[in-house]
Amino acid sequence: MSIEKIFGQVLRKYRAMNKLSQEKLAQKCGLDRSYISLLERGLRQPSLTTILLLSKTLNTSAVAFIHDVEELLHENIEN
Amino acid sequence: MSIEKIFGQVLRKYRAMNKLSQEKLAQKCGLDRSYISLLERGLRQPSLTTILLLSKTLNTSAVAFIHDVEELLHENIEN
DNA sequence: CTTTTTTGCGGACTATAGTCTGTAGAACCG
DNA sequence: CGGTTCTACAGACTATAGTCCGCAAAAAAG
Repeated sequence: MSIEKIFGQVLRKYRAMNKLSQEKLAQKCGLDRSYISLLERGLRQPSLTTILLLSKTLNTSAVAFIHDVEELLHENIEN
Repeated sequence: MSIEKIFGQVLRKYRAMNKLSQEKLAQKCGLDRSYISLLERGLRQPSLTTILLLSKTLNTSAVAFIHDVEELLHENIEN
């Protein structure tokens, strides 16, 4: 599983925990709705500021976010 | 202080801990030396895969890396 | 001081992050 | 069933991540 897809899964999880639609999340953090969709489907990877922005908007820390990403990454043998 | 500058400081810190020159780090992780320089000076921000790549090459985790970034970020009041 | 290593910085370039607009279909609700 | 909300997806676009080359200056070493 690629880094992009893993990040997408984690993003989708946190968005669900906040009970937000892609649209709502987009307007809450100032990103584009279609871009959120691309991220969740693993077709784009975020920059550092986007990671910080999303984690803050989803009421968590970037550390928690990245922790989940690394965890899934290590489960899937490949780095 | 901007996110870019903060990341640059953290990168430089971990590179120093590993006693690597920008050149050595660049060839070790497959990035360009001038790009490492741009990152450390806060003139570029990395993508998620670059963060994972750099932290792995510098014998740490992305979580530790991001933890340091968020810590410095919160010290400087602004988000 | 001289040599060597390291870093800053320039310009030009390619790849990709992120935007904008719109449409079709899936999923939920009356 | 019809209306509403949500998501996938497409194309075209702008901004920026990341590369490549080379050179000058700073810093470290001898």
